[in-house]
Amino acid sequence: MSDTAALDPRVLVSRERVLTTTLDLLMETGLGELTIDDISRRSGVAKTTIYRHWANRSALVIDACSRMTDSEEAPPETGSLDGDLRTILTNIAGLLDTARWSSIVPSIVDAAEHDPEFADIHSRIQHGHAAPLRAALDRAALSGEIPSTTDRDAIAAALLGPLFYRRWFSRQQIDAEFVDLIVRSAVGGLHRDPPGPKRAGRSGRP
Amino acid sequence: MSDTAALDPRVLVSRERVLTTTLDLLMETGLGELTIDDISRRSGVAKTTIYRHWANRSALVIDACSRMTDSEEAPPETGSLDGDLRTILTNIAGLLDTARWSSIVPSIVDAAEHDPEFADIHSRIQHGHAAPLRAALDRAALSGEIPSTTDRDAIAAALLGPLFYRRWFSRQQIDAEFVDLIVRSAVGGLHRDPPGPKRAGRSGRP
DNA sequence: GCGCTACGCTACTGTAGCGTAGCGCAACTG
DNA sequence: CAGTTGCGCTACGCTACAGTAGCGTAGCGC
Repeated sequence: MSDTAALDPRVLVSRERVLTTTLDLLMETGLGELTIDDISRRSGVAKTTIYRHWANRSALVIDACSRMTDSEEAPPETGSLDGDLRTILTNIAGLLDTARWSSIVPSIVDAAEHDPEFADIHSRIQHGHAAPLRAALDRAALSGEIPSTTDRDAIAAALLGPLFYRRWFSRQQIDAEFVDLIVRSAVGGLHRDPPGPKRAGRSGRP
Repeated sequence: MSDTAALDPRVLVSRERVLTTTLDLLMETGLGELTIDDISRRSGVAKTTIYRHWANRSALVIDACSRMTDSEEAPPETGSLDGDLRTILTNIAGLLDTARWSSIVPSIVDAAEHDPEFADIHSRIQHGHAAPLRAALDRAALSGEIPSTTDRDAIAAALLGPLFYRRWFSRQQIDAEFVDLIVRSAVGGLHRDPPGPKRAGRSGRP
């Protein structure tokens, strides 16, 4: 948001070393155990130097977390909604298995529960993941493949939710068959019971 | 697991006060900010007394979190799978809105990522929520309402995942229509494309 | 009423982590 | 080749928190 004219390579190197180390430690130990002293030790950048670049611990953490969203990839276009969704979900499943952020996200979700600044970051990351999905659904709506009245937020939840659930809650493998089932379910739900007369009573609490 | 003969009411009162205060603070501030001093101040129980009952901070937190699973309710039996699922999900949606644990779970998920003891707790809570779902699905399998070859873990993920997603990720309202959509999708997925010949290639990374 | 047990209180030790100050050196800029 | 700027280092001050010790008291069971 501000990378103006700071050309001195020494600055760039220090910043980079500190930020990547921060994410590494965040992944290994979590937000609660993260300390500036550890970052300094591990990165080889002196603590004083860290404080020359960031006002306090919180600013550094927020800066580091914010950079996680920058690595967005171009959404695919396979020609059919099914194909698009399967590609996108398979991609996310891969990230959940390997990428750094999948270990860090829980810390952010937790922090977001109590701290509005982290709530912002969380929301940005969130939108980042949902974006390709939204794009694919929008395309399908335009082409008439799905009704334009479809609640696309709900569909996105029906697609991403199960993946996240497996990674952070039930901790089970996500394989191709699972992705397959999820896509079939979510998309299938659109073609039955279109938004006609409302279903019987059952209001409950929600 | 151990409530043997500790009859002295003073002990029970102290324990109770400390445990509920711990959960309250956990909800308000999160696991990272939780301190024994705060618990002592808020509960009115002296810090020394707390350490008479729990060996250290960690033991107390784990004890408190473990008690969250005790409040299980009897699963409903409406007669149809659809009805059962809708009831169960509506119930969980209500809890996500109001109950204490919905603010605490993120801390536990985060801790579980790095600490095996919390991973245990998390897994127990997890099973607690999935249990009524599993029961309903098992019943449906027995009665022939769904194929007995169904992957019930996957269906559970398809049902719970979207709810959790809305609470902790997209932070959107969970209303009756959403529950409706999720149930229709997940159950609908069963009636199409039964486990016959495997779908074409597409192995991806997972 | 009497012994026992749990409790509250004050005071304390030890440590970890945040953030700062000042010096001398090395690297970049022009 | 100067002047400047960023850096590493050592040494701090400060606060918050974990966990303990010992004393006097109040509630409990009998």
